[in-house]
Amino acid sequence: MNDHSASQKPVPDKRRQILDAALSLIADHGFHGTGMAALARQAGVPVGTMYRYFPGKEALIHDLYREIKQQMMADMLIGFDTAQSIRERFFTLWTNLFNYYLANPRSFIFMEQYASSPFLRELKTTMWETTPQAFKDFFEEGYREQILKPLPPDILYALMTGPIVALVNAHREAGRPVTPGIRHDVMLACWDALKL
Amino acid sequence: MNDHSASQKPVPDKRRQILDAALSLIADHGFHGTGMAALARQAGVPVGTMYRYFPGKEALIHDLYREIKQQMMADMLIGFDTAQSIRERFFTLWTNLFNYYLANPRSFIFMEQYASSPFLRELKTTMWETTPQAFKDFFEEGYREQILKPLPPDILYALMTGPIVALVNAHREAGRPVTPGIRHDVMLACWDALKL
DNA sequence: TGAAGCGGAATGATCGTTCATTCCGAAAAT
DNA sequence: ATTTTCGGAATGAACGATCATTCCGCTTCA
Repeated sequence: MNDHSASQKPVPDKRRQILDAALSLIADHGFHGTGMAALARQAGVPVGTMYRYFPGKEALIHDLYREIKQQMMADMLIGFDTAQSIRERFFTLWTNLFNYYLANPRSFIFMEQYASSPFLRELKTTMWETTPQAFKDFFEEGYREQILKPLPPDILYALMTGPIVALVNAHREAGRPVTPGIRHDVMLACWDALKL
Repeated sequence: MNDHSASQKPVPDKRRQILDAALSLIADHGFHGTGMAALARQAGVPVGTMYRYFPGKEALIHDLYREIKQQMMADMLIGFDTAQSIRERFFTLWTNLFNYYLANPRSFIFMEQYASSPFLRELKTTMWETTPQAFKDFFEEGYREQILKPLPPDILYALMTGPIVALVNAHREAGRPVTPGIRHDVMLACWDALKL
């Protein structure tokens, strides 16, 4: 074995393969359209093995959700700088989220399904409740400085993200790409909705 | 049978019972969480009978979708008057849609699930494509009169409805009611997003 | 009495999950 | 150094439950 970087465990990324396969299959066929057998086949692991990495199907889906949400929030904060103006920071957040959805369509589809599925309602928390503190601080600062409308932060969040989701959805279904011009116009329109 | 208006088919409203039961169960447990057996029990009809009214489960769901969408569009156009200003007509459409979602939470949940489900992707059309002509005329008129932003009508539609969906979702999940004050503020914010 | 349609048990497929068994590398023993 | 023992990870056939759908005995009306 010429793997000089072998660190601790022999099998490193079966968990990764399973989660990747799950994202792919679920985006294409839905939660219930994805059986554990098909999932195992796609991941290249035997059925029983999956139960060594996850307690069951539901837990697997919840883990996948947490992972994607974390990545999404991290991507959203790329280049976010509290030294910038509220307006500039808004543009950063908005563009990052939009780009994330466009670059990760399967994640987008998965999150939409997860959000609207009563399948596992009990464990769910709203997207807003699990949002990093940076977001809440951002909205509150904008409110204090009288730049953003004096609305609750989760309302501002809805005004900011709602059109993104609707837009990506519409254009994903219609198959028409979102041009940079349209993207910029919609971002400005969202800013008009938020700003005083 | 004293039903003198029986036109073509013998049984009048078993179809209604089935569709109502389907809406109720699907909103609570999802497409796949709703078995045909449970559906029959809730509707008060035997299993086999449902197959006399619908070719199968998928067709049933599609019919339910078409019915709800039709009702939703009809409700949205209540009080819509082309004699009013663009701004007034926007308020009418926005408020009607919001009220529809609040008054019919199960329909809202169903539509959200349907929209984000790959379950029956092939037959689906975007909400916008099946929107009444009145909507398109409205947006185009607003554009011609330089009151609305010069964006494609489906983009304006996304800007108008996106925050509604996000808001209803957030408050449905959080259990907090949407106050009339908030509703009004969000409507004005959406108007800011659309208007020039 | 004959035809029509209702009803629910039966059906085969598929679901998520389990568990007895195999496998393999390291520790122990010689 | 070589063999034996051993423990946990890997595996997939088997399982009971449940799925959507079918089909035929039975009721119901003409």
